[in-house]
Amino acid sequence: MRISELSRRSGVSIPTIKYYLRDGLLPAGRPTAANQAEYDEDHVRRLRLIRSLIGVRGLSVSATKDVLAAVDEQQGDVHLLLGLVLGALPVERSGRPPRRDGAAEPAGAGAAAGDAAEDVAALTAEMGWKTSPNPPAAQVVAETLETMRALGVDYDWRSLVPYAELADRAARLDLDQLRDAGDPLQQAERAVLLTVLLEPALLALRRLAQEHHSALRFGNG
Amino acid sequence: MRISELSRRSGVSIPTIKYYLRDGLLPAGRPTAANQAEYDEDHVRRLRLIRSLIGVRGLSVSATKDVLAAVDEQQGDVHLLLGLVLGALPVERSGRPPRRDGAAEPAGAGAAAGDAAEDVAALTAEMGWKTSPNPPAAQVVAETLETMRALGVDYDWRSLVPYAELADRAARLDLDQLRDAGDPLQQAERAVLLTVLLEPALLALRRLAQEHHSALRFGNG
DNA sequence: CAGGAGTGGTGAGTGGCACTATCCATTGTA
DNA sequence: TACAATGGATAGTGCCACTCACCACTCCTG
Repeated sequence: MRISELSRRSGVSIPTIKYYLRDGLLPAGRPTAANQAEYDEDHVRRLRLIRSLIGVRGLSVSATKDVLAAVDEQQGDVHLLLGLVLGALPVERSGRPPRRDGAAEPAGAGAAAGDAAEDVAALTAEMGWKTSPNPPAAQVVAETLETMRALGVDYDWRSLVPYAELADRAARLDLDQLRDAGDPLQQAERAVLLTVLLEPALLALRRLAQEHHSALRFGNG
Repeated sequence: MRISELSRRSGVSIPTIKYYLRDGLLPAGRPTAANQAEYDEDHVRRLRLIRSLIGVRGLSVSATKDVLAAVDEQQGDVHLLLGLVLGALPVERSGRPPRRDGAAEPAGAGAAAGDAAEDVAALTAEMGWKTSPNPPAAQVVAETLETMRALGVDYDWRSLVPYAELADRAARLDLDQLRDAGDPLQQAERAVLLTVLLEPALLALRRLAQEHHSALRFGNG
């Protein structure tokens, strides 16, 4: 098929497809002439996957590119694939520059960062989690603890243990679903979907539950 | 204090503080002259809260403004506050324009959207969750289900029940921590922190657990 | 086999966002 | 009284995810 059919089938506009091609998100079609190329079903699948990662999950184009590269390169080894995918993901949203001016962090953030990192180490030890040396995710947790404390909330790693247990169960659920899949490429895609695409849905479920329990406890009408 | 001390105490540059003042994120100081105003501790606290929501959680400035407005207006009623806060939150990241061109959604998304919405209704019924009529969070779940199916993963609401149970427990943990707080303003702030700021940390915990369990199951070195 | 629609490739343009820089008259301060 | 600092305002910056315009070419219909 050619680009207009690819656009129709995927719901992505032609200029956007061209943009993804240019940026290396989508592999080029098989050229049939100087200005003609042939696309196939794989391109449609890939394009839908791209739109899901960017549109539903909100990944940046460059993070999406990294994730897709991991899918392509590590279709066989799920563990390696997940490592690459988790490494490619931004921790909050697309890379935010830490600080350009010389202003100090909220009074002693350096020391607090060290403390928080130790807290996270204690938490992962408590959970028995073995991870790569310095995962970005650990830094997110540390930063959150730090922020909580800077804002006057008395919070340490022990407060997070119950959440960590829930996270542990969620992760096991995730991996349980990676068993039955077809070819390696499809399994790799499924791994990405289950770990990456599910994230907003999980937060949304928590919000629904919060609304429900908040009504139970504090509701007055 | 004046703006330079506010900047030093909060770690936010003076131009940025001015920008927040202009945008209504930060209330104006008490004016003492035509070009002089007095800021206090509340401004420092508010500024740190703003930086946490924008910098750690990644909220947009306008979403942050809405959340802060909810905090200010509904300090007394936690349930009402949470409702406003959850309503003000973006579902994935800052508001993304749905679609500008006339291209169709990936073939039959309209019907799929209806199906997915019914799925979410079934899920919330199963969980016994009572929520407001059409919460944005429910739409996120529906959209995720829809996307999964469009990508060929066999996924329905039953697959989400175990996750919903985890979310239910997480929400109860959240609300348990809203008991002991000082004045209403501090309690409102804590509610925001526990629900909003914790989100990236919870996802990060899941990623750490995923890495651990992935190594257990698929690791080979 | 003419001619218009469609194609790929590329460079430049758009709009939104979160700041950031510059200016100004005025004011506190040494 | 010199001089840095202040508040307020306008304009500019950098980034990002597209989107537009143009071009030489090719396909396809009549």
